[in-house]
Amino acid sequence: MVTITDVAKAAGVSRSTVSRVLNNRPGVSPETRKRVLQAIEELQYQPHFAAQALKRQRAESIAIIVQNSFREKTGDEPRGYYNTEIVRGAFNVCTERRYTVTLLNDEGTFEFYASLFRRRQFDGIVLVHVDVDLRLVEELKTTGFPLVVVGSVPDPFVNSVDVDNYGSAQQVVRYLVGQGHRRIAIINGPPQRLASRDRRAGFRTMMRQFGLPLPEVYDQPGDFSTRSGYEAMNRLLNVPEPPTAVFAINDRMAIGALRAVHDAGKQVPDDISVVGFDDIPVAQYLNPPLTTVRQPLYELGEAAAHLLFDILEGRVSSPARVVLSASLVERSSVKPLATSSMLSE
Amino acid sequence: MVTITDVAKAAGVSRSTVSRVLNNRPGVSPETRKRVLQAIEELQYQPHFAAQALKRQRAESIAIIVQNSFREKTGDEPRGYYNTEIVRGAFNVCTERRYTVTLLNDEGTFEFYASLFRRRQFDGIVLVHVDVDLRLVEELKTTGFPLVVVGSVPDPFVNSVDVDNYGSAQQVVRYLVGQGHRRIAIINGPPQRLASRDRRAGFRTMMRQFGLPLPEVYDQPGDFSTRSGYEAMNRLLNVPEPPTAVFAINDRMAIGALRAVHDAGKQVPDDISVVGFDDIPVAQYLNPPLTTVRQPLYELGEAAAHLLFDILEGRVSSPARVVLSASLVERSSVKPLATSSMLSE
DNA sequence: TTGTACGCGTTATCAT
DNA sequence: ATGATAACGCGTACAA
Repeated sequence: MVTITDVAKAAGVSRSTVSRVLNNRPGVSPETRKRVLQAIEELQYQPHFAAQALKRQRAESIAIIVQNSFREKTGDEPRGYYNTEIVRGAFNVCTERRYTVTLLNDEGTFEFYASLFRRRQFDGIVLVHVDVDLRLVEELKTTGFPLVVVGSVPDPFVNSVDVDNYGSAQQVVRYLVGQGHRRIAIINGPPQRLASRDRRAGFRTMMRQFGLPLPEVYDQPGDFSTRSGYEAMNRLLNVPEPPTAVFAINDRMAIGALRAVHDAGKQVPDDISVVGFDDIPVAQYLNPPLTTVRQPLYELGEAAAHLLFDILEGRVSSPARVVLSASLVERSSVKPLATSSMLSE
Repeated sequence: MVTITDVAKAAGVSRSTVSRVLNNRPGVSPETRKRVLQAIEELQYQPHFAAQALKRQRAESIAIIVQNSFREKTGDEPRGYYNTEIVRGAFNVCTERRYTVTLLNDEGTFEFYASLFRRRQFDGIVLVHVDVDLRLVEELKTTGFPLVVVGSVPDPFVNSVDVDNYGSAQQVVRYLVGQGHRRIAIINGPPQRLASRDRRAGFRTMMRQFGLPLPEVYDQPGDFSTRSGYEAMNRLLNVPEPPTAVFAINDRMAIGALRAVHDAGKQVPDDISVVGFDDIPVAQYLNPPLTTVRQPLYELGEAAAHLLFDILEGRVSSPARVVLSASLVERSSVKPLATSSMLSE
């Protein structure tokens, strides 16, 4: 294999000079630099990564942990989509910096992760927390690995990158009210998930700010599955005074809700409006195309990688929390109400 | 960070002795070994991976290239499933040997892959070739990377691990004939794919061995998509003398075929039998549950990793080709024909 | 059985 | 502007 010494010989200089050229450091005359570059090109030289890592005390490599990436999923959880978009974002940022990215699944033991750290195999970890067991987060924290979590973690001492669930839910209410709706219901996610709680809280705060009612029957439980959305919507349709708009806090439940309305012989948005959350790929192909909140997945991945680099390079002090805002994507599942002057009522 | 020297000090021995213990080499007294192990345990020592890689001249890490792992797919290609199963198999074998696995996508340039090799970042590559561009295989070959391809590659000089497409297709014919079928049609895949050609060839050879007819209308083109299976089956249903059984050389086309039969107001398997290939997860939930050939995806991944290690460690000389046999999974989409004594006719 | 010394390929420090 | 040298942490040939 070709080493820096071979290049030095070919260019008639010392190894130090070659190294200087490689890392574009000053102190090399233009002519020598040129000769060295030519030798590098001719010999197709590339520095040995292990030698660099040893010398620099950096692996120039990070790991991304995604949930169950290697295991077949049951149910309708399209986790793959979330993961790939986030990974892609982080991957591109890392590649730009010539960092290597290794995908790990979330099934490793504490010992496994700890040993990766002690072996200096990776400089840091990005954990994609869709609904990863929170214990994993805590374990990882104790390994000492520089860690960034993508998603909502209650622990304020871990670095995280998250979408603004609270604010986005508020935005949904503002939008629906702007369209003339007053009787707005919500289909919630699992309460143990922080993201669920935040979306619900944002919704309720804004509803209160508008002075709108929050009857208990309008506050439906759900578990993020299509089925639970279907069932929740069925319950809502049977309420004496049904809502005119329903906010399902994820798209899969919104899909279930759409189906329930259809099965009840009614129309979305004519009889009832529906808003989702996520903007999963099929959202635009639904009937009707779903108005929803777009999660900036790719950008979350990018932000996670940036935050990790900031931490590694001391530009930011842990714990840090980055929140990305989401945007409402208006499609056709919400109908403006004629009496839109409700605000002045 | 804790190094081998720290351990040596703690145990009151030299670094060489610690190293010997680490790599379980002979020449260490039981008591010393014990002391050393204890020190390792106490200090939570793990060898520095870069130092080891540099010394051993091995990265102890391999890369797996899968197609478009980071990009959303269009159409109904469930590539993710193939990939994850194969990756899982390879991953587990590698982890057992304490090798690290890095996932790469197939969008890298030649220069990118070549540089990984020159930097000694990975010891070898497994390329999951579902329908990867064959040029990538050729490019990778010229980088000098030890390479194993999972799938059917025409180039006899690349190491590969593949399912026995030819033999499996023969098995299907044998099975159908055993069930009393004589008029058997095939729905093919894209002819540029070696796997398609092999399955078709196996089918035809065995049909000829049984002395069964191979009319041209029984030899339908397809492109592996559900839609093409639907269309092919429609054509077959309109033949003056339709087949009693149809072999779709992948499951998605079989699904299309099932649907076509249903839409024509007929029944599978009462009016016509259908056999698929792959055993994708939904196959068992179809109506009727699909009789199909199970591709040993997980085992293919394992075999690929094993082959790669065999090559790296000189136990096998390139080019090597490993063929795994597939098994027929009998479910309910094939009906035994009453006149099953055809063999003695 | 155990220890000493060198080298893997690179980079940083110190001379020149 | 350039070169000699040491050091990163580990493994191994050789000496003791």
